[in-house]
This record gives sequence, structure tokens and C-alpha cells, in this order.
Amino acid sequence: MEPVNLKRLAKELNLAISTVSRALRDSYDISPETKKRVFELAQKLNYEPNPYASSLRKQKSRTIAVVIPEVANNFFSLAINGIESIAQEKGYHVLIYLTHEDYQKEVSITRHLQSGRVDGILMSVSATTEDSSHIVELHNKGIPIIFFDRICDAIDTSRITTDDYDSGFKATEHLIQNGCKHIAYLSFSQHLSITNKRMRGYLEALEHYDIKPDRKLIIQCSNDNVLSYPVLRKLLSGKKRPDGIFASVEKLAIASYHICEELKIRIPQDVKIISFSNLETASLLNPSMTTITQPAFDIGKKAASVLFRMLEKNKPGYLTETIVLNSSLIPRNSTKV
Amino acid sequence: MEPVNLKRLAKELNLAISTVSRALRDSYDISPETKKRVFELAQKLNYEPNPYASSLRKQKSRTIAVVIPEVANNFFSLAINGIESIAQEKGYHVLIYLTHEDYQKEVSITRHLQSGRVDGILMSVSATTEDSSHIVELHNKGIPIIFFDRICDAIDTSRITTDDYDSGFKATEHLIQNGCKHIAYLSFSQHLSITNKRMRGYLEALEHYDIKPDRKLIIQCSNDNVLSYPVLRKLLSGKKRPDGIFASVEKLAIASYHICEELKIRIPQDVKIISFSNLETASLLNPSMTTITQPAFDIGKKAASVLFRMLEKNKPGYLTETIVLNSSLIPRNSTKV
DNA sequence: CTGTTAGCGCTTTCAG
DNA sequence: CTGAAAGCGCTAACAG
Repeated sequence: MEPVNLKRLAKELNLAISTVSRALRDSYDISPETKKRVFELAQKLNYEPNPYASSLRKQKSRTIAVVIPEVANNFFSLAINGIESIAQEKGYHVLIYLTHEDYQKEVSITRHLQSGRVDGILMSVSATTEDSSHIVELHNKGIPIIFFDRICDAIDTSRITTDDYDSGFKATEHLIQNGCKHIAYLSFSQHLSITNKRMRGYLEALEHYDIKPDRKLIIQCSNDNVLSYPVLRKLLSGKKRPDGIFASVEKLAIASYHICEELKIRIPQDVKIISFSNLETASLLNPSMTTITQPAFDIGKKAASVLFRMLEKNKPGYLTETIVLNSSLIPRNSTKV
Repeated sequence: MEPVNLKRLAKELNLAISTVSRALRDSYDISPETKKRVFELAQKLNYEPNPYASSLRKQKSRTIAVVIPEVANNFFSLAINGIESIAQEKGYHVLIYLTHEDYQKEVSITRHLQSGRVDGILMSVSATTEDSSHIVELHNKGIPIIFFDRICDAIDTSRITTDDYDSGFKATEHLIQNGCKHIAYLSFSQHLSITNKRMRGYLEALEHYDIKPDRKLIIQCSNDNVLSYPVLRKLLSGKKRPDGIFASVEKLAIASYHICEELKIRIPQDVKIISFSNLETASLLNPSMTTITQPAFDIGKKAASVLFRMLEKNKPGYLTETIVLNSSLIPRNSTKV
């Protein structure tokens, strides 16, 4: 079976390849009737242009990469939905790369992306990334990068984030107003912008309400449950158990629930938990489960929009902007439909 | 800044382009020292081969497409994780396409994929897909397709599923053994293999325990909450309220919870709910929340493995196999770490 | 309005 | 062991 490409169409129509090409791209200087003939045959043979040939020629791939830590039960799923919906609308393709929170993987992915496979990159850095020279290198090659959520301060480019400091403050305040005195903060990584900003909000809220911060209540957890669980178990079974927990990420909130259940600690009577979370069920979990929910879908959409705008202006460093969207405290009992 | 491609390397090393190309691919017939020189310069200049040029030349892209309805809070997130992990291992790239449960989008995506952009496709069909001729067409072009979870019977290719009939039976049995007499089944779509098989399991379980099935308890829901919520509200506020609910997909379970909360129906006292779900928090929700959990990550991995094996054998229709993985009833209180 | 031609960067015969 | 040359399918000058 002969392949259906421009050559084939040209031959069958007795036209030059370039004419067919132009007709299909609806170029001004092709007669209506030629166009019609071309379109009809293309339709009939189900012609689809070879994207690699045209990418090679045009040095543009209409493809973007989304580089994220993971995609499971949370924020990133929704962000991908947002990104993909804009990409589809704009006729772009979306490549997914997961770092699995692993610095080495992030390095090898970013290295590969220097190949020109993509026109631009949407990225949320890994929790284990301390050195960002691999990203700098990529950025220096002139490939547009937009950060979302987990940003990288070392690189001057657009970022889409949420009001992490603010939400941290409000979350802590919420616990305080509900009577908590000993509030633990569960950090996810010391290198991440988000957890640090959230922590600052937490600390300022304590200060604002004249609560002395306790170093022992700032808990360093990680992505690895095998490490986090024992730490949380210790925290929650110790005699100086906190009466409130602010989990900086969803995963740690879930871990806390599991441990509380295991240790028969009642929520919210014994300990109240508040968390960043995009789980639809989270608000159903228990009466104390007010969550801080990031507009993940919108963040994805926004990030993609900013990137595409940049790509269309065709100016890599065009205008860096930092867009901050608002998270919201979602109380229980807020059925949406 | 001059681009760094084979030509550039060749020039700087005073070699032919083809020699450099072969050296980089570690071809047998290049002298060790030439190889060394080439590798070193490539390293120094940070050479990354242009993927589009090589895809064009080789007619292979080392890229696969994942075509799924959505990626949010559930099964598909984990499946993507599985797929991506294998892809990364094998050096493949992953394009994501979301149909948003929309037949038209699915058609246009599959049409585009005839372009040769990908070497193979992993697919879970949309809930609104009745006619699968667009997939047949794609398959006829010789592009390997593997279905996972939501399979399409009309196409003879490999499929990775779970034991839907069985799980449906067991889920229903579980409710019966917990005293339910009037069990509702929440279907997601009449066109989907999974919901139909799960329903068959449900019906057979009822029969096995001598419970007369009630047509009114088989509820057709959809992906659209705006439609599903009123239906569920009606079901749960009617005087013949079911004492058990088997939700065929996670989304409908969440909806049921919301409605129960809204109507002050106590779970599990008034109604017990069991659902297919991969939410980590699901088992925490309430005592009746035994979930049927599909090994989503493994399904993703398996599907990708089967596809890559096929691609490597280089024989599209090589050997179709249907792999059935087991879901498991996960009771409450099963903290994993 | 249409055709000719020269590549995009890479792989792969075929020669030597 | 290395080089020359053709060509994957498409686009974009440049001619006419």
C-alpha cells in the first residue's frame, strides 16, 4: 500500500508537491478550484501530514513538555487536565515526563529536552532538587520554560503560583481559632518554594496570635512514606502530642489520617488537621477537615496559556510575569452540585 | 551561536558526518579512538540528536500516545504513572491525549494519530463512544493499539483489564453479607465494557443469593454531575430508598457521599456504599467503605510492557493477548506502611 | 497562480 | 575503518 503523502497527492492530481502543500495550508495564491481538488483527494485518502517532516523543516514541533514530579490523586492530575485542554484548543501536543521526585531523573529529562523536541516547557521542580544548573542550562538554550506551583527562583521566567504564604497563614489561623495551641507543621521538603512559603505563613500566624513556635513541631517529612510514617507515628504517640496539624501537602495529610486511625486518635476531638489538598473526598473525611484547595485546573490552564502566548510572540524572554492565583479554604459541607 | 548537530561535530573533528553518526551509535566498524574523540566533543558541546530528523529518517518515533478520558483523582493518574515509568525505562516518550469523555474529541485524536506521530497507542475508550470505526481505521493502518481498562471489543488486539465481572459479584456479595436487601447499581455508561461487566456480576450475585433484581435500582448515571446528582438525589430521597449502593466508578461513589451528607443519610447505618475506587483516602471515609481497588499502576505498566514488546518484535498483529489482573476488596483499617 | 529547487538533521546503503 | 551521496516528507525561497 503506497503511503499517502504530498508526493502521492501531487502525482494523482498532476500537480507539483509545493502546490499541494500550499493548497492544504490554504495559501492565498492557489486557485479555489485547485484547492478544492486537493482537499477532496486529501480527504478521500485520509491524508495526515507527517509531523516530523514538518517539525524538522520548520524547527518547530507544536509540542510542549510537562515535567512534573508525579501524577497521582492530586494537584498535578488536575493541572494536566488544564494544560491539556488549552493545548488541544491551540493545536499543541503534550509530552509528559515524570521525575518521581528524583533529582537525577530531572537532570536527564531536562538534558534530553535540549534536543529541540519541544517548543516550550511547563515545569514543577522535584522535591529533591537543590541545584538548578540543569534548568539554567536549558533556559540558556533559549527554550521557553514556565514554572507552575513549585517554582525555581534561580531562573528568570514566568511563574504561576498560588498565594502560599497567605494560605499558610490562614490555615494556621483556622486551627488557632478552633482552639489549637500546639500546632505541628509537616514540611515536605526543605528545598521547595511552596513548603517554605507555607511555613513562613504558619510561623507568622503563630506569632500574630502570640503562640511561641516550637522547633519540635516543625516536622521534616519526605515523599517516601517509609520514612514519613515513623516520624509521624512518633509525633502523634509522644506525650507532647500536638492538638493541630497543618500538612503542607496532601500526601502528608493522608499519612496523618492513617496514623491517627492506627493510634486511635480521634479527629477532630484529639487533633485537628488542615491540609493542602485537591481530593474531592477530603472535605467528607471528618468535621475538622477544612482543606486549602489550590485551583489546580486553572493553574494548568494559565501556565499553558502564558507559554503559548510566549511561543506565538516568538520571543523567548518576552516578558516575565509572576501570576499568583488564590487558594481557598474549603470547609466541610460544600457539596458543589 | 552555531547549532550543535552532526555537521558541526564532523567539521570540528575533520570527519564525515556519517562517521560521527556511526561513532555515536557505537557502531562496530569505527575505531575506538575515533569514537573516543567523537564522544568527547559531543559531551563537551552537549550534543543532543534532533529527534525529528531521526524519526523522519527511520520512520519510528520512539513515542507512544496515551489516549484516555481524563486524568483526575483516580485510576488514570496511577495508570499514567505506570505507563510513564516503563516508557522512561525503555527510552520512549509519552504523549497524552484526553478525550474528556467526548466521542468527537476521540475521533479527532485518533484521526490525527494516523500521521505516524507515534509508534503505538495505549487507549481507554470514552464513555460516550458507541461506534468504534475510527479506532478500526487507525488499527487498519497498522498502528499497534493496546486497550486497557475500558476496552473495545470490536478490535482484535491485546487488552489489559481487571476481573470486572468477578469484582462486581464480590462487591455485591459484600453488601448482601452485610445485610443489604435493596442494592442499587450505579452505572456510568451503557456503552462501556467495564460497567456492563460489573453489572453482570451484580446481577448474578443477586440471583445467587435469591434476591430479585429490581429494574428501578439500576441507575444510569453519566460523567456529568449536573445530570447525575439529581438522579441520585431522587434515588436516595425516595421512599423506597436502597440500603446498599454499588457504584461502578469512583466518581459516582463520591457523588453518593455528597448526596447522603446533604440529605443527612447516615452511612453505613442507613445505606452502605461500596465502590470501585483508587482514592487513598476512600477507606478512611467511613466504616462501610470497603472499596474495590484496581491495580492501576500495574495495569499501566503491563499495558506499556505489552505494547513495547509488540513494537520491538516489529509485528503489529503479533499475538493478541488478553491479560486480566485482579482487583481487590480493600477493607477499612488497612494502613499500608 | 504554479513549478523548480534547496535544504531541515539524520541514517544508511554503497564504495573504497 | 571511513567517506560520499541519497533521501525520509515537508516548507519556502525564487522563478516564471
